[in-house]
Amino acid sequence: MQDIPSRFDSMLRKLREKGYRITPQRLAILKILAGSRGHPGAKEIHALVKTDCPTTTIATVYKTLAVLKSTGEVLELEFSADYNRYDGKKPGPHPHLICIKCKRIVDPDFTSLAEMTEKLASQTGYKLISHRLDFYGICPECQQKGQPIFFVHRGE
Amino acid sequence: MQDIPSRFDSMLRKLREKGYRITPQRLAILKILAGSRGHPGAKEIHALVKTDCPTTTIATVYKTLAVLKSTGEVLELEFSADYNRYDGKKPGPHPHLICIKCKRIVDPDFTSLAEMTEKLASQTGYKLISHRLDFYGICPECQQKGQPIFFVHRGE
DNA sequence: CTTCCTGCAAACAATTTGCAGACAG
DNA sequence: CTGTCTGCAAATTGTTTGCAGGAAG
Repeated sequence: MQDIPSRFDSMLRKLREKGYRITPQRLAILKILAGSRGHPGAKEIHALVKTDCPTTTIATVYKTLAVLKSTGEVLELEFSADYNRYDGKKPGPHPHLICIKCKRIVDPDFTSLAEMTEKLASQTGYKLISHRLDFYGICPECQQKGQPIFFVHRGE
Repeated sequence: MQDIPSRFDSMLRKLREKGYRITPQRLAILKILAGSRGHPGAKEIHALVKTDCPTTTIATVYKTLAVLKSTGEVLELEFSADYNRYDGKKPGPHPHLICIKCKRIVDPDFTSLAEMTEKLASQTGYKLISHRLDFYGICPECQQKGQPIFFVHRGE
Protein backbone atom coordinates (compact mmCIF):
# COMPACT_ATOMS: atom_id res chain seq x y z
CA MET A 1 0.00 0.00 0.00
CA GLN A 2 1.36 3.43 -0.89
CA ASP A 3 1.86 6.03 1.82
CA ILE A 4 -0.16 9.18 2.03
CA PRO A 5 1.95 11.61 -0.03
CA SER A 6 2.41 9.11 -2.85
CA ARG A 7 -1.28 8.26 -2.96
CA PHE A 8 -2.05 11.95 -3.12
CA ASP A 9 0.50 12.39 -5.88
CA SER A 10 -0.77 9.41 -7.85
CA MET A 11 -4.28 10.72 -7.79
CA LEU A 12 -3.21 14.21 -8.72
CA ARG A 13 -1.01 12.96 -11.56
CA LYS A 14 -3.86 10.85 -12.88
CA LEU A 15 -6.20 13.81 -12.93
CA ARG A 16 -3.69 15.96 -14.80
CA GLU A 17 -2.97 13.16 -17.26
CA LYS A 18 -6.62 12.86 -18.08
CA GLY A 19 -6.96 16.58 -18.54
CA TYR A 20 -9.10 17.30 -15.50
CA ARG A 21 -8.68 20.69 -13.93
CA ILE A 22 -7.05 21.02 -10.56
CA THR A 23 -9.22 23.07 -8.26
CA PRO A 24 -8.88 23.81 -4.55
CA GLN A 25 -11.96 21.66 -3.92
CA ARG A 26 -10.45 18.71 -5.73
CA LEU A 27 -7.15 19.10 -3.94
CA ALA A 28 -8.91 19.10 -0.60
CA ILE A 29 -10.90 16.00 -1.52
CA LEU A 30 -7.78 14.18 -2.72
CA LYS A 31 -6.04 15.05 0.52
CA ILE A 32 -8.82 13.51 2.56
CA LEU A 33 -9.06 10.40 0.43
CA ALA A 34 -5.30 9.87 0.40
CA GLY A 35 -5.16 10.23 4.15
CA SER A 36 -8.30 8.46 5.32
CA ARG A 37 -7.61 5.25 7.16
CA GLY A 38 -11.26 4.35 7.50
CA HIS A 39 -13.75 4.06 4.69
CA PRO A 40 -15.61 7.35 4.85
CA GLY A 41 -18.95 8.08 3.26
CA ALA A 42 -19.63 11.11 1.09
CA LYS A 43 -21.03 13.11 3.98
CA GLU A 44 -18.02 12.38 6.13
CA ILE A 45 -15.65 13.34 3.32
CA HIS A 46 -17.64 16.50 2.83
CA ALA A 47 -17.39 17.43 6.49
CA LEU A 48 -13.63 16.92 6.50
CA VAL A 49 -13.11 18.75 3.24
CA LYS A 50 -15.00 21.79 4.48
CA THR A 51 -12.38 22.50 7.15
CA ASP A 52 -9.89 22.85 4.32
CA CYS A 53 -12.03 24.40 1.65
CA PRO A 54 -15.21 25.68 3.30
CA THR A 55 -17.15 26.51 0.17
CA THR A 56 -17.16 22.92 -1.03
CA THR A 57 -20.60 21.38 -1.36
CA ILE A 58 -21.66 17.78 -1.20
CA ALA A 59 -22.50 17.89 -4.91
CA THR A 60 -18.91 18.71 -5.71
CA VAL A 61 -17.78 15.85 -3.51
CA TYR A 62 -20.00 13.46 -5.43
CA LYS A 63 -18.88 14.85 -8.76
CA THR A 64 -15.23 14.47 -7.85
CA LEU A 65 -15.83 10.96 -6.54
CA ALA A 66 -17.40 10.13 -9.88
CA VAL A 67 -14.31 11.37 -11.68
CA LEU A 68 -12.03 9.39 -9.40
CA LYS A 69 -14.12 6.26 -9.80
CA SER A 70 -13.88 6.58 -13.56
CA THR A 71 -10.11 6.84 -13.41
CA GLY A 72 -9.87 3.95 -10.98
CA GLU A 73 -8.40 6.09 -8.23
CA VAL A 74 -11.03 5.38 -5.66
CA LEU A 75 -12.93 2.25 -4.72
CA GLU A 76 -16.61 2.59 -4.05
CA LEU A 77 -18.27 0.15 -1.68
CA GLU A 78 -21.96 0.12 -2.42
CA PHE A 79 -24.50 -0.10 0.34
CA SER A 80 -28.10 0.53 -0.41
CA ALA A 81 -29.20 0.40 3.22
CA ASP A 82 -26.79 2.97 4.62
CA TYR A 83 -24.61 4.99 2.29
CA ASN A 84 -21.68 4.24 0.05
CA ARG A 85 -18.19 4.18 1.43
CA TYR A 86 -14.99 5.13 -0.35
CA ASP A 87 -11.43 3.91 -0.28
CA GLY A 88 -8.82 6.16 -1.84
CA LYS A 89 -5.83 4.45 -0.30
CA LYS A 90 -6.34 1.03 -1.84
CA PRO A 91 -8.48 1.64 -4.93
CA GLY A 92 -8.18 -1.93 -6.23
CA PRO A 93 -10.64 -4.64 -5.17
CA HIS A 94 -9.81 -6.22 -1.86
CA PRO A 95 -11.63 -7.92 0.98
CA HIS A 96 -13.22 -5.94 3.77
CA LEU A 97 -14.21 -6.75 7.28
CA ILE A 98 -17.41 -4.99 8.15
CA CYS A 99 -18.93 -4.82 11.60
CA ILE A 100 -22.68 -5.10 11.24
CA LYS A 101 -23.20 -3.24 14.50
CA CYS A 102 -20.87 -0.25 14.41
CA LYS A 103 -20.45 -0.24 10.61
CA ARG A 104 -16.71 0.19 10.80
CA ILE A 105 -14.86 -1.21 7.81
CA VAL A 106 -11.30 -2.46 8.07
CA ASP A 107 -8.96 -4.13 5.61
CA PRO A 108 -7.80 -7.52 6.83
CA ASP A 109 -4.67 -8.96 5.29
CA PHE A 110 -4.48 -12.57 4.23
CA THR A 111 -4.20 -14.71 1.14
CA SER A 112 -6.69 -17.43 0.25
CA LEU A 113 -10.36 -17.92 1.03
CA ALA A 114 -10.46 -21.33 2.69
CA GLU A 115 -8.05 -20.35 5.43
CA MET A 116 -9.32 -16.82 5.29
CA THR A 117 -12.46 -17.04 7.31
CA GLU A 118 -10.84 -18.96 10.12
CA LYS A 119 -7.70 -16.84 10.21
CA LEU A 120 -9.78 -13.71 10.07
CA ALA A 121 -11.80 -14.69 13.08
CA SER A 122 -8.78 -15.61 15.16
CA GLN A 123 -6.59 -12.73 14.01
CA THR A 124 -9.13 -9.97 14.28
CA GLY A 125 -11.39 -11.20 17.03
CA TYR A 126 -14.48 -10.58 14.94
CA LYS A 127 -17.37 -12.95 15.27
CA LEU A 128 -17.97 -13.71 11.62
CA ILE A 129 -21.56 -14.02 10.56
CA SER A 130 -21.73 -13.72 6.84
CA HIS A 131 -19.78 -12.59 3.84
CA ARG A 132 -20.19 -11.22 0.39
CA LEU A 133 -18.08 -12.28 -2.52
CA ASP A 134 -18.97 -10.90 -5.93
CA PHE A 135 -17.11 -11.16 -9.16
CA TYR A 136 -17.69 -8.49 -11.76
CA GLY A 137 -17.05 -9.02 -15.41
CA ILE A 138 -18.48 -9.20 -18.90
CA CYS A 139 -20.57 -12.24 -19.70
CA PRO A 140 -19.88 -14.15 -22.93
CA GLU A 141 -23.00 -12.82 -24.62
CA CYS A 142 -22.11 -9.22 -23.87
CA GLN A 143 -18.57 -9.74 -25.11
CA GLN A 144 -19.93 -10.80 -28.51
CA LYS A 145 -22.70 -8.36 -29.08
CA GLY A 146 -22.14 -4.69 -28.65
CA GLN A 147 -25.25 -4.25 -26.64
CA PRO A 148 -26.21 -5.82 -23.34
CA ILE A 149 -28.69 -8.66 -23.78
CA PHE A 150 -30.53 -7.81 -20.64
CA PHE A 151 -31.28 -4.34 -19.47
CA VAL A 152 -31.77 -2.99 -16.05
CA HIS A 153 -34.48 -0.40 -16.08
CA ARG A 154 -34.58 2.67 -13.89
CA GLY A 155 -38.02 4.15 -13.75
CA GLU A 156 -41.34 2.58 -14.68
CA MET B 1 -29.65 -26.57 -3.40
CA GLN B 2 -33.22 -27.51 -2.61
CA ASP B 3 -35.73 -27.85 -5.42
CA ILE B 4 -38.61 -25.48 -5.89
CA PRO B 5 -41.34 -27.23 -3.87
CA SER B 6 -39.03 -27.82 -0.93
CA ARG B 7 -37.80 -24.24 -0.89
CA PHE B 8 -41.37 -23.06 -0.97
CA ASP B 9 -42.22 -25.39 1.88
CA SER B 10 -39.20 -24.35 3.96
CA MET B 11 -40.08 -20.73 3.65
CA LEU B 12 -43.73 -21.36 4.45
CA ARG B 13 -42.87 -23.53 7.43
CA LYS B 14 -40.51 -20.90 8.75
CA LEU B 15 -43.19 -18.22 8.53
CA ARG B 16 -45.70 -20.39 10.40
CA GLU B 17 -43.11 -21.28 13.05
CA LYS B 18 -42.42 -17.64 13.70
CA GLY B 19 -46.11 -16.88 13.95
CA TYR B 20 -46.42 -14.84 10.79
CA ARG B 21 -49.77 -14.95 9.06
CA ILE B 22 -50.12 -16.71 5.77
CA THR B 23 -51.80 -14.43 3.27
CA PRO B 24 -52.40 -14.88 -0.45
CA GLN B 25 -49.87 -12.10 -1.12
CA ARG B 26 -47.21 -13.83 0.90
CA LEU B 27 -47.91 -17.17 -0.75
CA ALA B 28 -47.56 -15.58 -4.16
CA ILE B 29 -44.29 -13.92 -3.18
CA LEU B 30 -42.90 -17.14 -1.74
CA LYS B 31 -43.82 -18.93 -4.93
CA ILE B 32 -41.88 -16.46 -7.03
CA LEU B 33 -38.86 -16.45 -4.77
CA ALA B 34 -38.76 -20.23 -4.55
CA GLY B 35 -38.97 -20.52 -8.31
CA SER B 36 -36.80 -17.66 -9.51
CA ARG B 37 -33.63 -18.82 -11.15
CA GLY B 38 -32.30 -15.30 -11.62
CA HIS B 39 -31.85 -12.73 -8.92
CA PRO B 40 -34.90 -10.52 -9.31
CA GLY B 41 -35.30 -7.04 -7.91
CA ALA B 42 -38.33 -5.90 -5.92
CA LYS B 43 -40.03 -4.44 -8.97
CA GLU B 44 -39.56 -7.61 -10.94
CA ILE B 45 -40.90 -9.71 -8.09
CA HIS B 46 -43.84 -7.38 -7.83
CA ALA B 47 -44.61 -7.71 -11.53
CA LEU B 48 -44.53 -11.49 -11.34
CA VAL B 49 -46.56 -11.63 -8.17
CA LYS B 50 -49.30 -9.49 -9.63
CA THR B 51 -50.20 -12.15 -12.20
CA ASP B 52 -50.95 -14.45 -9.29
CA CYS B 53 -52.37 -12.00 -6.80
CA PRO B 54 -53.20 -8.79 -8.67
CA THR B 55 -53.94 -6.63 -5.67
CA THR B 56 -50.42 -6.94 -4.30
CA THR B 57 -48.52 -3.67 -4.04
CA ILE B 58 -44.80 -3.03 -4.08
CA ALA B 59 -44.99 -1.99 -0.42
CA THR B 60 -46.25 -5.43 0.50
CA VAL B 61 -43.44 -6.99 -1.50
CA TYR B 62 -40.90 -4.95 0.44
CA LYS B 63 -42.56 -5.75 3.74
CA THR B 64 -42.56 -9.46 3.02
CA LEU B 65 -38.96 -9.33 1.86
CA ALA B 66 -38.10 -7.68 5.17
CA VAL B 67 -39.76 -10.52 7.04
CA LEU B 68 -37.96 -13.13 4.97
CA LYS B 69 -34.63 -11.37 5.44
CA SER B 70 -35.15 -11.37 9.17
CA THR B 71 -35.82 -15.10 9.18
CA GLY B 72 -32.88 -15.78 6.90
CA GLU B 73 -35.06 -17.16 4.13
CA VAL B 74 -33.95 -14.74 1.47
CA LEU B 75 -30.57 -13.27 0.59
CA GLU B 76 -30.46 -9.60 -0.26
CA LEU B 77 -27.74 -8.36 -2.57
CA GLU B 78 -27.32 -4.65 -2.00
CA PHE B 79 -26.70 -2.30 -4.86
CA SER B 80 -26.93 1.38 -4.33
CA ALA B 81 -26.50 2.25 -7.99
CA ASP B 82 -29.24 0.05 -9.38
CA TYR B 83 -31.62 -1.74 -7.07
CA ASN B 84 -31.34 -4.61 -4.65
CA ARG B 85 -31.62 -8.15 -5.88
CA TYR B 86 -33.01 -11.12 -4.01
CA ASP B 87 -32.19 -14.80 -3.85
CA GLY B 88 -34.80 -17.04 -2.29
CA LYS B 89 -33.37 -20.28 -3.59
CA LYS B 90 -29.98 -20.07 -1.90
CA PRO B 91 -30.49 -17.75 1.06
CA GLY B 92 -27.03 -18.38 2.54
CA PRO B 93 -24.03 -16.31 1.51
CA HIS B 94 -22.39 -17.49 -1.68
CA PRO B 95 -20.37 -16.02 -4.53
CA HIS B 96 -22.04 -14.36 -7.48
CA LEU B 97 -20.96 -13.67 -10.99
CA ILE B 98 -22.29 -10.33 -12.08
CA CYS B 99 -22.13 -8.98 -15.61
CA ILE B 100 -21.43 -5.28 -15.42
CA LYS B 101 -23.05 -4.73 -18.79
CA CYS B 102 -26.29 -6.69 -18.73
CA LYS B 103 -26.53 -6.91 -14.94
CA ARG B 104 -27.37 -10.58 -14.96
CA ILE B 105 -26.34 -12.41 -11.83
CA VAL B 106 -25.51 -16.10 -11.85
CA ASP B 107 -24.24 -18.49 -9.20
CA PRO B 108 -20.95 -20.09 -10.19
CA ASP B 109 -19.93 -23.28 -8.44
CA PHE B 110 -16.43 -23.79 -7.17
CA THR B 111 -14.48 -24.15 -3.97
CA SER B 112 -11.53 -21.94 -3.06
CA LEU B 113 -10.61 -18.40 -4.01
CA ALA B 114 -7.13 -18.74 -5.51
CA GLU B 115 -8.26 -21.20 -8.18
CA MET B 116 -11.62 -19.53 -8.23
CA THR B 117 -10.94 -16.55 -10.39
CA GLU B 118 -9.11 -18.52 -13.03
CA LYS B 119 -11.58 -21.39 -13.06
CA LEU B 120 -14.45 -18.96 -13.18
CA ALA B 121 -13.12 -17.24 -16.24
CA SER B 122 -12.45 -20.47 -18.13
CA GLN B 123 -15.60 -22.25 -17.00
CA THR B 124 -18.04 -19.43 -17.55
CA GLY B 125 -16.42 -17.48 -20.36
CA TYR B 126 -16.79 -14.24 -18.44
CA LYS B 127 -14.09 -11.64 -18.78
CA LEU B 128 -13.43 -10.93 -15.13
CA ILE B 129 -12.74 -7.33 -14.23
CA SER B 130 -13.19 -6.93 -10.53
CA HIS B 131 -14.68 -8.58 -7.51
CA ARG B 132 -16.16 -7.83 -4.16
CA LEU B 133 -15.47 -9.89 -1.11
CA ASP B 134 -16.89 -8.67 2.17
CA PHE B 135 -17.01 -10.38 5.50
CA TYR B 136 -19.72 -9.37 7.93
CA GLY B 137 -19.45 -9.88 11.63
CA ILE B 138 -19.28 -8.30 15.05
CA CYS B 139 -16.06 -6.54 15.93
CA PRO B 140 -14.42 -7.27 19.29
CA GLU B 141 -15.46 -3.94 20.76
CA CYS B 142 -19.08 -4.44 19.83
CA GLN B 143 -19.04 -7.96 21.26
CA GLN B 144 -18.01 -6.59 24.65
CA LYS B 145 -20.13 -3.54 25.00
CA GLY B 146 -23.82 -3.65 24.45
CA GLN B 147 -23.77 -0.63 22.23
CA PRO B 148 -21.94 -0.02 18.97
CA ILE B 149 -18.84 2.10 19.43
CA PHE B 150 -19.35 3.89 16.22
CA PHE B 151 -22.62 5.00 14.86
CA VAL B 152 -23.77 5.47 11.37
CA HIS B 153 -25.97 8.48 11.20
CA ARG B 154 -28.92 8.86 8.94
CA GLY B 155 -29.89 12.47 8.61
CA GLU B 156 -27.84 15.61 9.30
C1' DC C 1 -11.04 33.64 -23.81
C1' DT C 2 -13.00 29.17 -23.65
C1' DT C 3 -14.20 25.27 -21.45
C1' DC C 4 -14.78 22.91 -17.47
C1' DC C 5 -16.05 23.30 -12.59
C1' DT C 6 -18.67 24.93 -8.63
C1' DG C 7 -22.64 25.86 -5.78
C1' DC C 8 -27.36 25.89 -5.40
C1' DA C 9 -31.66 23.95 -5.54
C1' DA C 10 -34.62 20.95 -7.55
C1' DA C 11 -35.12 16.28 -9.29
C1' DC C 12 -34.81 11.31 -8.86
C1' DA C 13 -35.59 6.64 -7.50
C1' DA C 14 -35.46 2.92 -4.38
C1' DT C 15 -37.14 1.93 -0.14
C1' DT C 16 -39.75 2.86 4.09
C1' DT C 17 -43.54 4.37 6.83
C1' DG C 18 -48.21 5.86 8.82
C1' DC C 19 -52.67 4.89 8.81
C1' DA C 20 -57.41 3.12 8.06
C1' DG C 21 -59.71 -0.69 6.64
C1' DA C 22 -59.43 -5.84 5.65
C1' DC C 23 -58.79 -10.51 7.00
C1' DA C 24 -56.13 -14.62 9.14
C1' DG C 25 -56.40 -17.36 12.91
C1' DC D 1 -62.94 -10.88 17.95
C1' DT D 2 -58.12 -9.30 17.96
C1' DG D 3 -53.90 -8.31 16.20
C1' DT D 4 -51.52 -8.46 12.13
C1' DC D 5 -51.37 -7.47 7.20
C1' DT D 6 -52.62 -4.88 3.07
C1' DG D 7 -52.96 -0.97 0.00
C1' DC D 8 -52.42 3.69 -0.57
C1' DA D 9 -49.97 7.74 -0.54
C1' DA D 10 -46.70 10.53 1.43
C1' DA D 11 -42.13 10.72 3.39
C1' DT D 12 -37.26 9.67 3.52
C1' DT D 13 -32.65 9.81 1.98
C1' DG D 14 -28.57 9.14 -0.67
C1' DT D 15 -27.26 10.51 -4.97
C1' DT D 16 -27.70 12.97 -9.40
C1' DT D 17 -28.66 16.79 -12.43
C1' DG D 18 -29.52 21.48 -14.71
C1' DC D 19 -28.08 25.76 -14.83
C1' DA D 20 -25.84 30.34 -14.22
C1' DG D 21 -21.86 32.34 -12.62
C1' DG D 22 -16.78 31.57 -11.63
C1' DA D 23 -12.19 30.20 -12.40
C1' DA D 24 -8.43 27.03 -14.45
C1' DG D 25 -5.39 26.87 -18.13
